[in-house]
Amino acid sequence: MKLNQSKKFILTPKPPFHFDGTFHKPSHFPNNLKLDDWESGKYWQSLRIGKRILGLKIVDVGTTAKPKLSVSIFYKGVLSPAELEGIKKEISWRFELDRDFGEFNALAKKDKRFYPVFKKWMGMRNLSQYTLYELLIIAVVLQNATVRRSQQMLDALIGKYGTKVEFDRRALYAIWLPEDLKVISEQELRDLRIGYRAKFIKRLSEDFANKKVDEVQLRTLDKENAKKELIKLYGIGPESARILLFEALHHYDIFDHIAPWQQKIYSMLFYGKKLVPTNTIRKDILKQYGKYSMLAVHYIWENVFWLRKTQKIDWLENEIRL
DNA sequence: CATCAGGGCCCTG
DNA sequence: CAGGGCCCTGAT
Repeated sequence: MKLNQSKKFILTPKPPFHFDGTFHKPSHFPNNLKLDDWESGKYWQSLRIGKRILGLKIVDVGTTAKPKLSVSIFYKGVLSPAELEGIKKEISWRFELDRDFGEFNALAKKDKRFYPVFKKWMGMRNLSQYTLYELLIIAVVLQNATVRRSQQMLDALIGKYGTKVEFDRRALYAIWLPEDLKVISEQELRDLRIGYRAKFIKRLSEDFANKKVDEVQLRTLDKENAKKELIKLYGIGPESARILLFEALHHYDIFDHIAPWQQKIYSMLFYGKKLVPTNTIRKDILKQYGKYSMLAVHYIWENVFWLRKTQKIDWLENEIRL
């Protein structure tokens, strides 16, 4: 699909805003059929708005203190002014352009140990690029699999059911719509070597297609209720719910579930030890960062993955199972 | 060659 | 609430 039309506008995030920290997460391992792309100061992704596939390009034209984003929307056919307004709102929601980080930054300032890290990434948002359905698919392929296998599964799915979109001289992919899988059998999904996850994806797609899940309404719920709703989804347990609560619904006061592989990394990051009990980690983090626990951990976590891009971190390499 | 755990979750007892 | 089973893959 070639998106040969475009409209451009400016958005001004609430300062501070950290462009590269927000639009590139080195801890996320990219698959081959890319959904998004980044280089310093520039970001591209396919964008699902309703049933429509658009191209999104965001260019940094401001500073951390005076942020300014030049946003281009690529499309085919016509794009009404009302639609464009909706898109602006959606972008603001997803990338939390209007969120006030004052309280969090004040908290960070009092943190003797990690203040340099918080300062370096001040204004960084968590990245919520996808619709709830798209992120669910990603969460499901992450389950009980190493990085490489997750990549394989996602590539297989996108290759078969995704859409290639071309805009701004780039080719990216967009994930299918839930109803697209109506005619696809579980066996057909299994043939992509995604194993028992085929059942999850099949049922999740049905539930979304049948409007049993309302993303807009989920965004209005408080953390506990949102979590309760997410866990009800077939194939979604505590860890997948945690990902969704943080990345899709922007809840920061979540730090109850710690997976074994995360425990190992947290142990080194926060204690310099091989393995600290999860209860200790949980208690210490909550005491230090309270309702911003997940966000604070996100800063420290991404920071070490940024470091990994330029230097070898032996202990981390051992914990990242490719 | 086999065995096994892994960026979890469902189901059963 | 504990524990077995699940699809596949790469590691051992």
